[in-house]
Amino acid sequence: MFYLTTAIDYTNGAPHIGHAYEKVLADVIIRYRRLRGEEAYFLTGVDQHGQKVQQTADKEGVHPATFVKRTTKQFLNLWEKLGVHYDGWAETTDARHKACVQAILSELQQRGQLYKKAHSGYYSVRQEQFLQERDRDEHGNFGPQWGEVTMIEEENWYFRLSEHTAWLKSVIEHNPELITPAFRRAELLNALDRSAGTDLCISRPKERLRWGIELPFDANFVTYVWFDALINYISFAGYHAAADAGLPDFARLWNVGGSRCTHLIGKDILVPAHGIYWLCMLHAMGFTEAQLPRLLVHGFWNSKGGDKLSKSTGNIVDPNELADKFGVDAVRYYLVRDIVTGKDSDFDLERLIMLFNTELANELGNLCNRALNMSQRFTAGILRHGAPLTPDEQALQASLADSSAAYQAAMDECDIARGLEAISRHVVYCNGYAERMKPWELNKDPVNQDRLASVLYHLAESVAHAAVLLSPVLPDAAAKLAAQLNLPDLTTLKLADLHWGLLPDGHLIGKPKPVFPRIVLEEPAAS
RNA sequence: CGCGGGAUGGAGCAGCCAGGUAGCUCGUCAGGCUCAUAACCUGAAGGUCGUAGGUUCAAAUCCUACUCCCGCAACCA
Repeated sequence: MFYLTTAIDYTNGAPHIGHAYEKVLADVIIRYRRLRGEEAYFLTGVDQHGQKVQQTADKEGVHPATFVKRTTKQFLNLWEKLGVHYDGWAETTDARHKACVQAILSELQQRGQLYKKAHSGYYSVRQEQFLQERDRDEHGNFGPQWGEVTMIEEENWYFRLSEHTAWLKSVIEHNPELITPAFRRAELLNALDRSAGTDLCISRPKERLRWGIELPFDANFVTYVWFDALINYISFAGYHAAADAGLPDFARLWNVGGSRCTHLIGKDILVPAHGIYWLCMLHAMGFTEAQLPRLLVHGFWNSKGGDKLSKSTGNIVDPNELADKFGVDAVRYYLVRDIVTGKDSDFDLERLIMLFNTELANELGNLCNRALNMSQRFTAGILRHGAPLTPDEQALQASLADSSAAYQAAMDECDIARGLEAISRHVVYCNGYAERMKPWELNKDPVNQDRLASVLYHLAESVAHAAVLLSPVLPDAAAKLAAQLNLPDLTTLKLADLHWGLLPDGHLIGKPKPVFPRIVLEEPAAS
């Protein structure tokens, strides 16, 4: 079982391109694993508790529950629009999740993993947080953005994180596959050294924060939002759930057949939340080294100058608008095509349009269109295997085999961009093959009819393969290609089924119609 | 000395972990084709791989120092 989760998005505001990237990437990975023939489960959702939500809801004068319901709907709508198909949906206000979090807290409490301690420090009333030394300005003062700052003392509950960090460090050193890409692993090991000896505060007094899950053993506190949110990965997988809760069977999802659960997360929440807190929490709960999840860490889409895409810089690229304007195919394709998984990339609309027009419209779409059109015009839409193979056809089939192998190798490592490049390589090869074989010339003399049939067959068959390989990224477009080939079953094929000859001898193909209409921006009015 | 990433032809990137003729896309220039979504194909120009050293028969790739850019820095997701 391949169990994949994403970070659950914080419902403090509308989804932006970063949210869309992670979910589309996860969707592509899941669809690919299914294409490989694996059983797969995809969990995603939203994180609804915490101080920011409470603050924003208060500001708008609504109850936090009402507020998060509204924001959550925006996420649900976007995933629907972008064709992100998940199997499980996590909302941290779900009663089943609350019960699981509280059960875990009670267990940890009984095992002596939690303790209560007073903490004193500088506290900003306006920002509702304790300040650190690094929050001081160059003069050593707390700036006006913090408002009134006072020294206060407060009791809280702590998790004995420090008891687990040495174990965790050893585990990460001995299991390089736990963190991808590799350079993130080094970063995490460094952070572990620095965190040694520090425990984690896991509570907030209710007078400060009421929007959270109450500690089962101390009604004066709610749970720290991370401690709450991280548990979604197991609570919605059926951990500690009743059989009739409508949740999956945990034993069938988690680490089944030696396949670790994969957490797809952004680089911002590796350290400390996932890389330290979560893995230590699991250990405290009794999870073994072999039962730890794998962390797949992706990078960010930055705005063109390298500025982070965020509310504060006003550079939000609204994924809803993008999908409406350029189509879901173009958006999905761009989000996984123009970034190396793990690294950052600059978001560039011109490249979105260019990549769609070049690789999808001009190369693949046009290949499909010209192949089908020639078949319709020259052979009445009937595909025949034609003449014995010449070295040209053998070379084309070798190109397909190479590309398919490269595609699979790249996709296995979640390197979607490289996988798509591999498809493109064969498509380009086919366009060159058509140019050299000149089927429109062959058609002029009936003596060439077997040769012509063979050439057209090789083009159409290549489109069929490309459609299947492309299907994890663009499921709808793949279905359209299959429909034009008059072979709708194509979309049910697995990678292992992709042998030469998907299109039977004598197959009647459909009528060509552009699957990827070129994106043409209206020219600015001439002055 | 807080941590990490990046610097490769006009633009955007890959290659670096496991050293061995510098690769891709776009753009530019020239030509070809006409089945096709003004799409397709061929060829060309263009890079001393941030700087300075070092290791090596051989360095974009390994080591050291430096410069510039970006992100993160654990009780704000």
